Amino acid sequence: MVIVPEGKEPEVSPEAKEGASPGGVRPEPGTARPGGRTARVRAAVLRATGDALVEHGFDRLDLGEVARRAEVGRTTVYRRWGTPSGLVTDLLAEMAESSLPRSDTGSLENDLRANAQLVRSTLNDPRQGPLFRAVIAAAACDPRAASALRRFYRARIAEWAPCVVAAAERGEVPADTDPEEVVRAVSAPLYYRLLASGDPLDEAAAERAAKAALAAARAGAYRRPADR
Amino acid sequence: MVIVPEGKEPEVSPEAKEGASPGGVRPEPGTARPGGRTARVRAAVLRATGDALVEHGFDRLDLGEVARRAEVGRTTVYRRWGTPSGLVTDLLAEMAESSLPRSDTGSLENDLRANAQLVRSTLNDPRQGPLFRAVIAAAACDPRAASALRRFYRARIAEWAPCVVAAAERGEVPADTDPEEVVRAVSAPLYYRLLASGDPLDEAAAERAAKAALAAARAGAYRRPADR
DNA sequence: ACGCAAAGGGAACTGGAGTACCGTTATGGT
DNA sequence: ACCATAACGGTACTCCAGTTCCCTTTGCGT
Repeated sequence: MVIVPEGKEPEVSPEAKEGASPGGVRPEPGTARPGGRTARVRAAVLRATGDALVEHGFDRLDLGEVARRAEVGRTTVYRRWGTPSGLVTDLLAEMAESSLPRSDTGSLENDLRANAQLVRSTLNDPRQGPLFRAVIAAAACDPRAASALRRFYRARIAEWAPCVVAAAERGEVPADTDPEEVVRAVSAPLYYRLLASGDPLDEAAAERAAKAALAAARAGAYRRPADR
Repeated sequence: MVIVPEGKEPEVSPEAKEGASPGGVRPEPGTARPGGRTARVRAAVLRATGDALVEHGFDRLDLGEVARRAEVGRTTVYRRWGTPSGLVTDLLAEMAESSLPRSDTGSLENDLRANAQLVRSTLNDPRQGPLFRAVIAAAACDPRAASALRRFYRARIAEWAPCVVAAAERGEVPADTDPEEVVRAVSAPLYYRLLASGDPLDEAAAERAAKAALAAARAGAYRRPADR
């Protein structure tokens, strides 16, 4: 994952933690002055969060340790992020910014294979693998993290969907194929292995995932419903 | 999930938390006298664990609360299970016992559709859905929970694999098709929706999953490699 | 039945997670 | 350049999760 060093990305979640404080809609800290120090603190904290997630996993994520690693006041971390889920949610918002460029080989089969191998090598990466596991664990616990994760994958999928659109134009798959569904179909079995079955994520598994998605797409399994 | 009321299933994990206690290999509590009270306590605690997971999710699982709900001493829960992950690991061991009967309609398409609908309705169930999310979160955090989850899915998949074997014998799919891979292919996109994409798990999604797995299987995407 | 030891449970203790308070720094608008 | 205040950060406090200690209950072998 690419850490954006500065940048003024939108802050964590628009809706604050609901407070019955009358009339006062306390704006999330970090929104009014997102520049300079605030941005530096955020970058350091998110980097430390990633490191801690990789080392201990989501359930052992300790805000105090994050503060120490980020060389930032403990109070700051509690105030701005509050909980482990809060940290992960913000980390996911940042991760959604970075996007890996898709390949474009001119054949759907090769594009899907490239995508499958990219997912595979990401999940096998000694840093990214544990990080993704942790992030998914967080999303399975906290609804805010879940919607942040959803946004992240939406961006990733949208990046690759054009491959399928082009393939449909070339006639490789039915014209009314849902492009995003095809891309998701490539990832799904690999994530299933990572999280549920525990089978190894080898190259053969990736090839299989791509091949299966392609075959199903050709057979029309991902055609859009007749749209009422 | 069916709660087995008594029964002498093997206890949590064989290897204890490594202790440097010289010579003394402390056997896990609950192994020497698995009957009577011990079993009752376990049943009550696991039921309470499930309830708590459904209500708050894995990250808010509190051992003290579990003890209270199970009407069991707090000390007991800490001694026998120690951590949230420990509880979930044992819960998964119990869940692996219960198995839902597969259908057998005589056509692979209908069998896979039945399986997909079963998975869908399980994940949509107001109790099972949150429970599965929580259990997967735990498995993404703790290696012991992960291997317990793997065992759970291995049992589930093995239950349904015969459908594919029979279909191969009938010639519906290539003879060297890996039956378990086909069954996993049905589940994978549904779990992907639950955890990553967040798209609704409706009947159309289940039908699509079954249809895609069938098409890919027919096309030979799940054939076993030539076996060296 | 009997008794030993395994498992459970009550109560007191403690370290650290999370919070409150308030002084300090430095951002962003004028 | 100036300053109102957003955001940071140190310190002290609180409270409860997790542990320890020890007594009670009860499973299970004989």
